[in-house]
Amino acid sequence: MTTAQSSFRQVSYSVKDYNLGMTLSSGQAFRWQHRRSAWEGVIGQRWVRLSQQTPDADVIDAVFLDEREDDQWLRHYLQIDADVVTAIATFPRDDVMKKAVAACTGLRLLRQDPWECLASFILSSTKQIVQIQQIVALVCERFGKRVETPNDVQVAHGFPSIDTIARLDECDLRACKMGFRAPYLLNTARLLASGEVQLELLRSLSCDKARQQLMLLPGVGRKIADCVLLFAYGFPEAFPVDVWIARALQQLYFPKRKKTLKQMQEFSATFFGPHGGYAQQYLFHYMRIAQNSGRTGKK
DNA sequence: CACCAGGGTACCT
DNA sequence: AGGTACCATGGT
Repeated sequence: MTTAQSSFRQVSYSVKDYNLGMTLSSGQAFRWQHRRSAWEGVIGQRWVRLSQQTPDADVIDAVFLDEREDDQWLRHYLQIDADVVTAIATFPRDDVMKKAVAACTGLRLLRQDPWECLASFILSSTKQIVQIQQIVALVCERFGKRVETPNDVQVAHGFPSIDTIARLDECDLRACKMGFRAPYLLNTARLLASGEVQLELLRSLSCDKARQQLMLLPGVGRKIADCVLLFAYGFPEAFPVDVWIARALQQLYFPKRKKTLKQMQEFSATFFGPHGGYAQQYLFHYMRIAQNSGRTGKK
C-alpha cells in the first residue's frame, strides 16, 4: 500500500436487544474474526473493528478507516435501526419459539452485499461454518483487493468482484479448497458478468420474483436463494430451510410423521408469519446452541 | 475411521 | 413428481 493513511473514525451506536458477538458469529456472514475482545472484518472495501462491552450492553463501538464523514453504510450493515421487538411479536406463540427467542436474545439479521452473500452461500453447501469461513478467507486473500488497515500492521482484503471471479480459471478456485463448488461460483460469476441476471435489479422485485432470478444461477437452489433474499435483500419472509432447520421442524413440529423438504418449506412459508426469516434465524441458532452444549456436556 | 457439514444437480423410478 | 447418488474437503 503506497496510498496515504486515511483517518480513523470512531462511532458509537446506541442499541437495545443487540448481541453483537452472537450476530456476527451466527453463520449469516463469514468474514468476522474475534480478536482482542473485538470483532474485525471487512465490509465492502472498508476494514472495521466492532466491540461491545457485554452481550447485553446498550452500546456498540466501531472503528474504521475512511476519509468521509458518513457512517450510513455501517448503520445499514448492522441494521442498527431495525425493530426486532415488532418482528418477534409476530412469531407463533408456541413453546418452541419462546425457547428459541429466550436462548438467542439480541440475535439480529445483518444487511449484506448481495454478491458477497450470494458467493459465500454458493460456497456453503454441505460445509461447516468454520470451513466456509476458511474458504471465503482464502478467496479474499488470493483474489480480493487489499484494503487499508490501521498502520497496515495486518493484512485485509475485500471480497473479489464479480468480474475478478469471472476471469479466473476453475483450478484457481479449486485451489481455495472449495471442491465441486468451484464451477458453480465461476459460472454464476460469468452469468452475472454477462448481465443476464442483474443483482441490483432484484431489489425492486417481489420476494418470489427475486427468488426465481437467483435460482437461474448455477449452484443456487431454493435454500441458497432464500439466504440471499434474507441476509442481503432483507426480504423478511424468506425462510431458508437447511439441514438444521429441517431437523428442528421435524423434531419440534412433526415428531410423528416424516415430512419432505418441500412440505417443510410450505409449512414455514405461512406458519412463522410475515417475519419468518427472523424466526428462522432464531431457530437455527437455538439448535446450534443446544447441540454445542450437549456435545461439550455443559448445562 | 466413520459420519456429517447453513445443497444442488443429474438421473433414476 | 418424488427419491437418490454424487460432487470435494475438513471437522469432530
